[in-house]
Amino acid sequence: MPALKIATWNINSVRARLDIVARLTQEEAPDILCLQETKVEDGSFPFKPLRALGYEHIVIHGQKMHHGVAILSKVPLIEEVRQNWHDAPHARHIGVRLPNGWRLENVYIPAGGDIPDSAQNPKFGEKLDFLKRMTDWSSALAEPTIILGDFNIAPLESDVWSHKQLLDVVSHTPIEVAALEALQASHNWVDLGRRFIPAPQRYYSWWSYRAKDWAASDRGRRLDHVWVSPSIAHHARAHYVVEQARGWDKASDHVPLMTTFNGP
DNA sequence: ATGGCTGGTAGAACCAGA
Repeated sequence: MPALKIATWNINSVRARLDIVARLTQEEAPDILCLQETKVEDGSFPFKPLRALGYEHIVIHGQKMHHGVAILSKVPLIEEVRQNWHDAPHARHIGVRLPNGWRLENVYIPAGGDIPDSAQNPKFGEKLDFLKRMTDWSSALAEPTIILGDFNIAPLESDVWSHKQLLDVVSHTPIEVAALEALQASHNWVDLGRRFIPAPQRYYSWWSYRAKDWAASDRGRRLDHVWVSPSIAHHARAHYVVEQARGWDKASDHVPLMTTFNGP
């Protein structure tokens, strides 16, 4: 199998981002593009303009208004699976098998609301419950797998612009980091982001819309991740952040992560 | 100065994101 270039990107509405999705595919030419927060129910998904970009194989798991994930691919996608790790029926996962036999799992973990306390903020508990169910699922995995997406947790000190100021901010609290570490340990997942851009190097994938100048203030967080099974980690050839996409017209608040694999 | 914005949907002095 030839090299495979895979992008992951939380695009904050697929219909609002068709122009910059086209731009990414022109500039980076991923073979596979995994999207999160498509914010569209399946019957209204914009298949036509995305197929026109060369992505003939598309699988989606969407719902009205919120969440939603999709995989756009130039190579065939087989054995589509939709998991739900949330209490409510949320469209936050879609997985497929790639032609080389690997699984590819595209996930959008809940943000978790504002207050990092399950008693005051049910969304925080739902996020932790989601991670627990994912961990149970992950513990039973036996196949070579790529798992990626918006995990909504920045685990390392160098994954955020200020470790001290974000310790009690949802996405960087110790309890979430511990839950993410348990998930990672359940399959010995290899964090490709930090294999290619080792800590303590700066590595962000998200910047708030509310900053006056996102690049000047640079208050970023690494919320998006690409993990792989240990057995296939040696196939990863490159991984980088398309940071300039945060400055494109009508940008998402997340930027794409690109990972290239050699064939097995 | 971590909400200062943004998108979807309703038709809001809305909700959600993180």
